[in-house]
Amino acid sequence: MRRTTLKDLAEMLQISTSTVSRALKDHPDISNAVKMKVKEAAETFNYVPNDFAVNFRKKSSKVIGLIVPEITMFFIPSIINGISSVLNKEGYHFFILSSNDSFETEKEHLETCINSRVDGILISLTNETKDSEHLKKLKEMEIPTIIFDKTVSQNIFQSIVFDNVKNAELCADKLINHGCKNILAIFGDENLEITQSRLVSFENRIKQFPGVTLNIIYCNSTDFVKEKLDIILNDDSIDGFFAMSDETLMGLHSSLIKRSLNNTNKKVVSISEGTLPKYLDETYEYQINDGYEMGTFAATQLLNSIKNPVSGTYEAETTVHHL
Amino acid sequence: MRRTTLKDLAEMLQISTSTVSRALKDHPDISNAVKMKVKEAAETFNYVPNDFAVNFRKKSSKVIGLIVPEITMFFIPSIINGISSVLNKEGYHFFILSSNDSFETEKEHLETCINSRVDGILISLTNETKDSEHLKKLKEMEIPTIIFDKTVSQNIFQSIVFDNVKNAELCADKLINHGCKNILAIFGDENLEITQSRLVSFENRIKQFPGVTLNIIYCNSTDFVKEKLDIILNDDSIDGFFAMSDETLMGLHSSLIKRSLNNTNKKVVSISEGTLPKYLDETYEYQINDGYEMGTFAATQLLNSIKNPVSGTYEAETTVHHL
DNA sequence: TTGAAAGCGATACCAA
DNA sequence: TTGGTATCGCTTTCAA
Repeated sequence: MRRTTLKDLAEMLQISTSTVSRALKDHPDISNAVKMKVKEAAETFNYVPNDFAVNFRKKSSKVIGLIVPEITMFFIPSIINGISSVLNKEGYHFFILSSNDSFETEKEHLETCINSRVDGILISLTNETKDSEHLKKLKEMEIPTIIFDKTVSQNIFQSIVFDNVKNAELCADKLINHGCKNILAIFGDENLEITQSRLVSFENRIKQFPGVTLNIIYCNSTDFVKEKLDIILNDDSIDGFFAMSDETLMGLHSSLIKRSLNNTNKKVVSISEGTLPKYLDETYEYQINDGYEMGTFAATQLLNSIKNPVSGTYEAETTVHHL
Repeated sequence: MRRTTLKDLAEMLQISTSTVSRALKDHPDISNAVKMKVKEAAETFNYVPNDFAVNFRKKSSKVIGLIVPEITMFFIPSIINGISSVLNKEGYHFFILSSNDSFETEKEHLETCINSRVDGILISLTNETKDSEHLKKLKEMEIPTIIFDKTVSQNIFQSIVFDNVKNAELCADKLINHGCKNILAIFGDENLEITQSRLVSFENRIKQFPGVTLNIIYCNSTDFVKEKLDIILNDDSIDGFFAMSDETLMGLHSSLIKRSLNNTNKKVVSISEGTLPKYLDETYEYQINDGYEMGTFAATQLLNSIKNPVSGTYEAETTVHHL
C-alpha cells in the first residue's frame, strides 16, 4: 500500500509541496487558513511523515550502533535499559550487534555501522581485541564513538569503565572487616585487563594484612568454577570468598549451596552488576557495577559528542571515565 | 567529513554515475576495463555505498522493530540472540523498544515503527494490553507483524507462544512421579493469560491424583514470593514446589536456601527460560521455554511474510504456533 | 556498452 | 505569504 506523501497532499489541495511541508510544522510564514486546510487533509488521508526520507535529506540517521562482545543476562539488560532511557527521549534508536566474542565479527559490525550511516557508536570490545587499530577508521570518518566497559589501554575515543581498583579493594576490606583469615578469590579469564586490574588491587589490599592467607583461582566459565570448587571446598578452613563477577559468583553460589555451606559463618563478597544478588543468599555482600548507570552515561556522552563534533584529537576525547 | 559518493567517482573518472553504479556491482553490461578502473578508484578513495540512500531508493529500510513489554534478564538476552542470528544473516537490523509495561508506551513505539518505515515488527504485548485494536493500523498499512510470547486471544497476526498447557502438565507429572503429596504452586500475576493457562492445566493435572494436596499462591514479584514463603515454609509438610517462571523460581530458591531447605527431599520443579537453572541447585527440575528458539522462529516467520506479502486476511496469517 | 534523466520523500533557499 | 526548484545518494528505465 502506498502511503500518503507530501506531494499527494499538495496535489489534492492544489498548492505546492513546500507550503504543505511548512504548514505541517507550523511555520510562521504560513497563513492559518492554509495551515488548517493542510492539517485537515493530512489527518483524513492518514499522512505520516517519512522519517526515513527526512533523515536522508538531513544526512542524519538518528540511529546509534551498539556493539557488544556478547549478549549476557547479567549486564546487557541493564545497559540496554540505560541506553534506551536517554536515546529514546532524544528521538534516537539503536541497533544491537553482538560480536559473539569474535574480533572478526566486531570488525564486520563496524563496517555495517559505517555503511548504514549511524550517527554514533557505542562499543564494548571483545576479549580477542588487543588494540584499537580497527577503530581508527571511525576517527577518520569522524563518527562519534564511545567505548564502554571492555576497553583496551590505548584510547582514541572517550571510554567509560567501572572503577575496578576501588571495587576490588572495597571487597577485600569487607572480608577483612568480617575477620576472614583464609580467603579464596575467584577470578575470570586471566588474560582480560578487567581481571588483571581487579586481581592486582585485591591482592595488594589483602597483602597489607599479614595474618591473612589468600588463594586465587581463575575460571573462565561458571561451570569451571563449580568444577574447581568441588575439590577446593574440601578445605573447610576457608572462611571468606571473593568473586570478581556475576559469572564467578553464580558458580560459587551453586557450589556452596550444594554442600550446604551457605548460611554458615563463611563470608561471600562479590563484584556484581546488581540485578541478580537479590535472588541469592541474603548474607552475601556486594560491590555494585551499575550497568544502567553505565548505559545512561555512555549514551549521554555520545549524544554530546554528536551535538558538539570536534575535529582533530582533543584531550577530552580520550578521557577515561571511572564509574 | 564528506564521504565519497558515486557522483564523486563518476566525475573523477569522467563517466556517468549509472556506469559507476553498475560497475561496482558487476553488472554484465559493463566492460571489464571500466569495472577495473571504477573498482580501483572506489578502493583508493575509500568509497562506501550509502545503505541509507540505497534503502531509501528501494523503499525498504532493512530494519525490524522489536517491541517488548520489559527488558528482563531471563528472557530478553536469549530472544535477542535468537532474533539476531536470523536477521543479521539476511542483512536486517532491529531496534529494541521497551514498553516498560505501559500500554501507552507500546502505542507510541508502534507509531515510531510506522514513522521510521520499518520493514516489519516483532511484538510482545504488555500486561496492560487487553486487545489488538491498536494493531489494526499495522494491518491496514500492510506492515508484516508477528506477535510472540505475550499475546491476546484475538489474533490479527501470526503469533508464537510457548505451549503452556503442555509444560505445566509435564511439571505436574514430575512432582507426582517423585511422590509428592503436598504441593505448593507459585504463580505470577493472576490477571495474565500466561498465568491462567498454566494454572488451569497444572491444577487439572494434579486433581487427577486424589491423594495429593495442592496449595496455590500468586506473587507478581520475586520479593513477594520471598515474603509469602517466609510464612508458608513454616509448614514443613510441603514436599513439592512448582514455580511457573524464572521470577517465581528465584524467589523460591532464595527462600529455600535461607532455611536450608534445599538439598532435602523436597522437590522443586519449574518452567524456566533455561539460562539460569544451571546456576541453581542441581536437584531442581525444569521444563524449558527456549527464548532463543522463539527468537529464531519469530524472526524467520517475519522474514517470510516480508518476502511473501499477502493482501487481505488469510488463515495462515492468524496462525498460533506453539513452541 | 554507456549515458541521460527520472524519481524515492522531504527540506530549504531564492524569488515572487 | 506562497511557489519553484535544487538537492540528499543511489537505482533503473529508456535511448543512444
